[in-house]
Amino acid sequence: MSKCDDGLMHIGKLAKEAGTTTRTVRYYEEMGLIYPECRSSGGFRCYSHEQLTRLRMILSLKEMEFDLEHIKIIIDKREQNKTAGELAHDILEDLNERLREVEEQIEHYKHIRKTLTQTIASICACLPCDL
Amino acid sequence: MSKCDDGLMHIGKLAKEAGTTTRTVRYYEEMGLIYPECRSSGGFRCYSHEQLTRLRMILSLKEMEFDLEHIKIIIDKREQNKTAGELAHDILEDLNERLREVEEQIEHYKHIRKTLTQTIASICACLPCDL
DNA sequence: ACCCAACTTTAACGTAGCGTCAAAGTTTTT
DNA sequence: AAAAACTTTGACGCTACGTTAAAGTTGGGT
Repeated sequence: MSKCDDGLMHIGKLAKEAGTTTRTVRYYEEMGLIYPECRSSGGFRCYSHEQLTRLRMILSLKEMEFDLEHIKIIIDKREQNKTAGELAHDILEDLNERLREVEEQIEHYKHIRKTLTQTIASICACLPCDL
Repeated sequence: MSKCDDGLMHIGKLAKEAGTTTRTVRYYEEMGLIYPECRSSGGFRCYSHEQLTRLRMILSLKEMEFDLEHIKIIIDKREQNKTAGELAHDILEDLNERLREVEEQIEHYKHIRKTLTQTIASICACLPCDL
């Protein structure tokens, strides 16, 4: 029988279940994104399934490349007294803004691609034979 | 008559001409990318037009988002004993590799865009009315 | 010759998001 | 009880500079 029973898990299991590392979980805690439900008598962090769900949400947002500060703002909204409609509306705004940023990134890299292909072309043009 | 004559310039002018900052120039020196031709009696860095050209090259490569370590490798090749053909060939390889990376970035952000639009769509679908 | 503004010097901390030790303690397995 | 496996806090490392800070230099005007 573990000291961390009742479906509670230590940080290693939590991280593995969510597909990340213990270092990341601790860093998120440092940033105020997630906390253990309790500590074992020896000081180990114990997490419930709720925290796992929360961690997975954070990681989903990170896949969309929100920065942690922004992720904190977004998930904090869930804890605030809002109606489902308000919440959905707020989050839609965040997602749409991020969408615009991502589209800018795409354009940005397309611009770089253009510069690169032009540079490559002009160097090729200077080459005497076709090496 | 300045102590830094003969078309030599101090770091501020160099940076401004190249469209960057003195901090950046000093950092590049720290990284081994560029050095002043000499120092004034008081210790000021003095640069010639050659260095300006070199700095502009570095900045061009940075626009293509090569990292500094890679830029160092590329511009160091120019100082090595290579024929023009070899040099062009080598640089073309670097540019092509970077081009592939940039195309990966484009795909990467397109993937994120897809995730975002899908998430947005599914949230919209859950909304009762059209707020 | 002296002053002052504008410039430069080195040094050092701060940024984001962890990775990667290290040394010491805890939990679990044998 | 010993050993293996896990966890703890703490701290430095990474990229490419931005941003002070304190002190020295330069160049021009008077």
